[in-house]
Amino acid sequence: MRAPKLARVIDIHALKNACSNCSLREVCLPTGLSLEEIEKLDQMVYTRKRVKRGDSVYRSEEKFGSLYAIRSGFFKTALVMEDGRDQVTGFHMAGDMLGMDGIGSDQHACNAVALEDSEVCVIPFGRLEELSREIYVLQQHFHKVMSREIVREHGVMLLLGSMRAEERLAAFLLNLSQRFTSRGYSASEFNLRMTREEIGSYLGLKLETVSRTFSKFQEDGLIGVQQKNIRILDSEGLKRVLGRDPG
Amino acid sequence: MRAPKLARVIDIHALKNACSNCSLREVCLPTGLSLEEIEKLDQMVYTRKRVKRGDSVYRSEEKFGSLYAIRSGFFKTALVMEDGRDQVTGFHMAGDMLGMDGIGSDQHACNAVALEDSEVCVIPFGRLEELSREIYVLQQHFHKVMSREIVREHGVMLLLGSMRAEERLAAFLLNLSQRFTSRGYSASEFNLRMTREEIGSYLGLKLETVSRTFSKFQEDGLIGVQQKNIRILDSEGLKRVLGRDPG
DNA sequence: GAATTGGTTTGATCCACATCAATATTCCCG
DNA sequence: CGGGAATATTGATGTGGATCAAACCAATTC
Repeated sequence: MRAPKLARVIDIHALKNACSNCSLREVCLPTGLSLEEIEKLDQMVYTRKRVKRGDSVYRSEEKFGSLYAIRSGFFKTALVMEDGRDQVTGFHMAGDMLGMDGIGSDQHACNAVALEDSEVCVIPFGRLEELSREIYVLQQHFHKVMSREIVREHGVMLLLGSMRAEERLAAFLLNLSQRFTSRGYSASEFNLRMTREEIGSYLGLKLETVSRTFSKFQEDGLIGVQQKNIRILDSEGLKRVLGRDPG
Repeated sequence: MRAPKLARVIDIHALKNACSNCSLREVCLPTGLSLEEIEKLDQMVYTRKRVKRGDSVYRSEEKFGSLYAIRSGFFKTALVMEDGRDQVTGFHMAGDMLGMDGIGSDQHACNAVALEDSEVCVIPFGRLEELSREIYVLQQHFHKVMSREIVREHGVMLLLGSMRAEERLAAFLLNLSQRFTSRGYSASEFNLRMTREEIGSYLGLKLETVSRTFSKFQEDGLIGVQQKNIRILDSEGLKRVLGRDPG
């Protein structure tokens, strides 16, 4: 009596909603969970949300309640100063986690905006805390995810504080390429989802400088650029740009 | 038979080691713990470590094992690039937590160097995870601490990416002042523990620019500077520097 | 208290990137 | 499919902060 019913429930989940059936499981969840534990997770993530290009998952100062695992699409997170200047703090793709900035003060500290039509899994934070008290590997995984975000930001600080324009852009391209690769996409060709201005904001440069530096890299045979389409022709060359002195 | 013995044990702890007896309890631990729970914490933090000025609590690439709560003193955390350039990623004082960068990859991602003779409480991370599975408010508190670190770094990214030199330094001074205040020290007068070069590294400026900008603020009557001694004379003025346009 | 060392201040000059401006390309939406 | 708004590229010029250089100051040490 019970078994088939349970099976049925899992099936429905599997079709539309389940972590157990998600291709991103390795990116976004710990490995080595038991079946029983994965079922618990499926119950934790009970909502998906579509976010249209230009819309936000959350906005600064909004009450914090959930984290968001990106299921598909592409996002930027950004701070806005009173005077309107804004600073892009990160670009985020499938498998990344959004919203951890909100935990500390119970309200979000930045805007998370979709740069293309996207989909996120809503993870009520209370449930996550609850489950991570029960499932050790989940707790561990979550702590690692937060820690990696801290380390990522360290890297951005290094970039903003100590690198020149060409180094920043080279680091940016190599980072993007690496992240696409680890998600099974081409390392050498991809489409940028963000504008030159957004790249500039992230890298602490003006959009003109971003554009010029792209052109320079193209002249030097390091990349091919065609608006948003980027081909990496010489990734070793890009690595050499990074961390070599001015000359 | 048991009670006095226990009392004795706690006493010894209380004298030299215990969270239960620590003046920083509100900064570094959650409030609202039961006596029993605080005792558990006392057992978690079973080592203190003195760190002499110039020494490190941990270094980049070192195996991660513990977090460190600063009991007294002052630290910087910094990344070093292969070519020697380095980037200070933060300044840390009593009550702050060090080492969270190490969780994600099981090895530390920066150096944590004492800028004056200091003392830290060593928190074995495994024990912390264990306890935070048992004590809900501890779990919650720890997550908030990590999240706040993320938000702090967002702020630094904003500073490095979108502010001019004067704004950066004003933001830096106001932030320091605010943190001293919240620890019961004077908001208007304090001694810098770091050199101009370290401030510059943190703010993405050269030491000469830091020095010049201090002098400029002094001329403008905003602050008094005498080497490492800073007096804030017009904090409203400093706030006005922050976020006003170039002119 | 002279000498050494590490840090700070200040001045003169330079340059990487910003700013201003004009044109070109692509994206949409009716 | 056409016209208008975003977005990108490229050029000319300006400037904030870097760089180079020289005192200056404070704290040790002998």
